[in-house]
Amino acid sequence: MNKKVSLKDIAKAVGVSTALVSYVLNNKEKEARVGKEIAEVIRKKAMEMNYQPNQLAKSLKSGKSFTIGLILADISNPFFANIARTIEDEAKKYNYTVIFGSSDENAEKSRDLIEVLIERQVDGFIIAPTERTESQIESLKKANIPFVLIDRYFPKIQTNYVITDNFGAAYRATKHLIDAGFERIGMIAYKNGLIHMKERVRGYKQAVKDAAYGKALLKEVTYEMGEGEIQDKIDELINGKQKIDALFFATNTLSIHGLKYLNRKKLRVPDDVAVVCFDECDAFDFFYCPLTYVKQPLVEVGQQAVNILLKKINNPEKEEEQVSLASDFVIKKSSAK
Amino acid sequence: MNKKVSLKDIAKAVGVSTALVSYVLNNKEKEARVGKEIAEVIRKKAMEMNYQPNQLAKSLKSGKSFTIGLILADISNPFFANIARTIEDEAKKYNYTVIFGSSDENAEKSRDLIEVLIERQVDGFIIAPTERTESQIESLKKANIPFVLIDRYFPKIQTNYVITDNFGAAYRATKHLIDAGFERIGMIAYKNGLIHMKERVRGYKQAVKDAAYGKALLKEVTYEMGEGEIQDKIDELINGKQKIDALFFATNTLSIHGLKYLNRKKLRVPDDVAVVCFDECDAFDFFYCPLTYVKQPLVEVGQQAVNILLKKINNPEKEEEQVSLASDFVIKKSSAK
DNA sequence: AGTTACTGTTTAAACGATTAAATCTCAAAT
DNA sequence: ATTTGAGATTTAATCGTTTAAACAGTAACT
Repeated sequence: MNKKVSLKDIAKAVGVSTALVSYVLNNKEKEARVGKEIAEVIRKKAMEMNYQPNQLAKSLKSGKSFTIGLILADISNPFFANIARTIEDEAKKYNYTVIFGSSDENAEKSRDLIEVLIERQVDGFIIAPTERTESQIESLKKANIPFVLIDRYFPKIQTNYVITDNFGAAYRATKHLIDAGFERIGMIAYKNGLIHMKERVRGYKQAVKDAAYGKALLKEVTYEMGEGEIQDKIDELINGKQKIDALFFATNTLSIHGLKYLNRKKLRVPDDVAVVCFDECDAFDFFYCPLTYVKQPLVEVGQQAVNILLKKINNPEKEEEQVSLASDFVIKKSSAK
Repeated sequence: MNKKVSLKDIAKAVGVSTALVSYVLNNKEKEARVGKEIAEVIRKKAMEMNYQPNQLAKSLKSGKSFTIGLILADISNPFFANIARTIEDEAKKYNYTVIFGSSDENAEKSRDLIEVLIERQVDGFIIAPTERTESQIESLKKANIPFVLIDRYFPKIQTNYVITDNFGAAYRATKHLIDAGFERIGMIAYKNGLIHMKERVRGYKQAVKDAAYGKALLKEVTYEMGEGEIQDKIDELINGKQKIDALFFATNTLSIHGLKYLNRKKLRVPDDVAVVCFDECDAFDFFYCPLTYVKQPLVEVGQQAVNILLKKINNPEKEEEQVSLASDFVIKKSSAK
């Protein structure tokens, strides 16, 4: 069992104190006036013994772990998976490591994760918060732990956040369908109190209202209920007296399940029903009809979140920052009349 | 700035030594014979002050971080994303935290990741190794750091690993096409020295050979080259004098790019060309023709990897374990004559 | 009274690193 | 010869925990 090499081991091997070794290996020779030759010897020995500093000990001493805790709502969703990747890359630029976990839209899991990560002394958090986690966010704030919310935020709590303009994007998507000549536009959304979803619904309703015809044909499904409920809601929209001619899906998972069902029902896009999706997804490439979708600026969200967080970590007095980014809107055949 | 609460703070507040507090909060009252009433007081105070132990300090003292380092070849691939999730869940059962990074099939990145994670004192690694990382694996072994390889391994190095039987799965997939009556079966694979890929190719070749007709129509593409090369290779298979009537894709990414191209070329599956894929993928649900594919037991790979790793961590003398799991083979329309 | 045996609590070293302060060595300046 | 001071190195405290060992107090037994 070859134990790990510590500063002490090197010190012993060279015949000096650990202080000297520390100075040399941290390039503080100048300030500490370390002898030139001995510095060389130490450096060589460290190499030779394959010394790798113990980050835990460093962190303990310095009170900084150079670690960011990332809590996502659902890692299996490519939307979040891609944000995770961006955040990891961006953090690495500043020598930060990311530890992440998925709350799976579950407040308990979220609480556990935050606790574990605090115990591991993360320097700050990036969180896509879930329903009923306001209190957790409040606690972080009270404890003066730096954090940035992404994708969603709580209007009642003053925090850092980076989101996309969901209202604007949904309005534009709906308006696009209206302008294209569709008249009974349905929307499938999740039923929850999260701001991003509310905003998307609000954007849709506003656009319908502004067009001054028909009424909003909104169906909401519960996150936990799965595919079955989505299918029921689509049935309602299709079979209602207000038979829809276009459908707006509020997220990529809703799109996938919804489109699969349209396929099953042999409804052709866009002839039987036009489709616009919020978010994209690899799978769309295989759909027979190219899909129109709202393209959120994932990379920017991730980068800005990291940057704001690091600013806050390095200056806890900093004011909270709120960023709302515009999305792209990619128009394809699925929304053509 | 409310600083974090430490054992010492609680000790001071209650008026006892830190030792007592430590014993109580670690439920060692029995062994340490702590007074019943004082224990209660301490516990209450800890609650009240919202004490959260510093895991770094614990780890430093104990020499165990309860952290696993996970290095994947490509986190954007759902195959790995799902394994990551399984590993996280399984690790959590044993109170381990997972820190992961993606090597993106790049030996340099892999080396950096391993170094960072060692500095953070992970107790062990789970790694899907990339080309030209043998030396890194050798180093880990020499340093006596517990690790388990997944998906791929190096035949020349005796290590723990959990893989799936790639030869068997590829053989079966090819045989299935042969039995269905296809006669010129092409294969698109990555050109690299990694064992999992070699085994898939070997399985394919063996099946073709055993069938005693035609010769293997194998095309290999480089990982870095992207879609263009895949398209060229498919063209060669389609336009060659040995025009293929079936195609076997060696990975899910190859499948996606390949199928998109078949679509573009207006080749119908399975009428113009039958298809079998290695690995599955959400996107497959949208393909007009349900796809036949090899379904690797992801969850089992993840769970076994964690379990073997933890066994090794807890008993460094333990013999290396090699596990090869059988895959499922899901037959759909895409391979029907 | 003196020994033994608990019970309850504190002391102090340790993990691996950092770093201000103390110490030691010489050579130059007085 | 003594002081000064700069250069080189060590000492020791510290971060937050854990834990063996030491210590103190009380009760029971001889």
